[in-house]
Amino acid sequence: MDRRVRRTRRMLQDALVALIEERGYERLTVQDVLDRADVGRSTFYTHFRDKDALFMTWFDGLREDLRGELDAMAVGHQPPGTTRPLGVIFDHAYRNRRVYRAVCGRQGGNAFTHLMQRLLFELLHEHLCVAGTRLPVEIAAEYYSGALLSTLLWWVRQDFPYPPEELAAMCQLLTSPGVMASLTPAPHIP
Amino acid sequence: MDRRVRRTRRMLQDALVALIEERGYERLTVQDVLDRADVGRSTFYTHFRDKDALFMTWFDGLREDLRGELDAMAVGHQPPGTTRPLGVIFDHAYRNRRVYRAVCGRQGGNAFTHLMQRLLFELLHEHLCVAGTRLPVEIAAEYYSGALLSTLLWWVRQDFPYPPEELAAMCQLLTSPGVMASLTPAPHIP
DNA sequence: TCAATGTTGAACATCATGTTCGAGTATCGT
DNA sequence: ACGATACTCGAACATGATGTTCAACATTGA
Repeated sequence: MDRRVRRTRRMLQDALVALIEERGYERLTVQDVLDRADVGRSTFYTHFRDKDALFMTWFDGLREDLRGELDAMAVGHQPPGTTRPLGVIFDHAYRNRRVYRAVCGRQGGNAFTHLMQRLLFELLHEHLCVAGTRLPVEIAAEYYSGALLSTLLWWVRQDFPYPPEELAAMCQLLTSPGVMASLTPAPHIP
Repeated sequence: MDRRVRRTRRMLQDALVALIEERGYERLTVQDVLDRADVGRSTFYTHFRDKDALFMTWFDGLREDLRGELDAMAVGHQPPGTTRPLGVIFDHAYRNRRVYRAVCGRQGGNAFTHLMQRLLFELLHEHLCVAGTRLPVEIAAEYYSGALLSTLLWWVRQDFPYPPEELAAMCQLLTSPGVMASLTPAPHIP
């Protein structure tokens, strides 16, 4: 890929995130991003359809980053009953505080929310598929991804009032009994 | 309150919901609502700041409706371990299918999502306060409201693939073990 | 009936979006 | 190092939504 293309996209993504932090996603015009990135208007539209499209490509980077950390952890077989996978997620958020604050905060708008929930959903879906549950995997994954997302957003918006491991432990406490219950091979739902 | 005011507001709310169903919340202009409601432009702005403000007042109606049903249920003391409070919520959504479809569906935009989560959060917060939990009530309420919202949205968007009682039962299965665990008076979180 | 209050529509300023195009400029393969 | 290629620029433009204003008109409630 052409160096100029890489450069342009990078500048636009950086400008976007910086501006989200300052002014919030919703109250942000394409022109603002252009000015900050010092990129021509027409150039923007040769790369992205709109603000949302730009944000998505940025999110792809975050997604890959997080996935990488999860995969890295997967090789070191974690003992069951540990908070590892959750820990990795909350850790990731904590280490990238600045960015998460910008993007999750009230400022962040809904762009992030949807993408993040989809990501969590996928992770959980895989995880639950191998486990197998008593009720439709879709539902369980939807349920837990919503729960995690919501907790994560709260945590970030409150400016990380607990250390990540502790948050992970709390979620674990709320989550695993339900998973256990839905795992036990028992009669169908009434 | 003046009859004309009531009439105007009502027409605007009705037009809004009808149009959400047809075109989706985001792709909807104030002018569209005006045309449908047959209300003058300047009139709109004497009542509402913008589209979101109009939507909020509509949501207030829905909220009161739901709250009413929950209160009505509360007097008939439900036996513990039943799906009642959840059942009422899913029932409410099912009976008002058309509206929920419009407002939760992909069409609905995020306006509904936030308001609904806040509502669920409040309900759960009250509920958990009397119960008392081992971990911060805020967190538990955030966690469960996210989980419920997510499940509800999924259910509506899939066009109600299960009967409401069944959905309630599934949520109950996923929820109550976690609540139980967080209720037992046990050592603090590590 | 009448004073108060609500509604109207058209005009207006403002602002963001997304497209176009010719001229300039950096990049990559050779 | 060179030239074809691909990228960038900026200014201009059409479009369309927003929110405000005002004077004339209509409905209400007492």
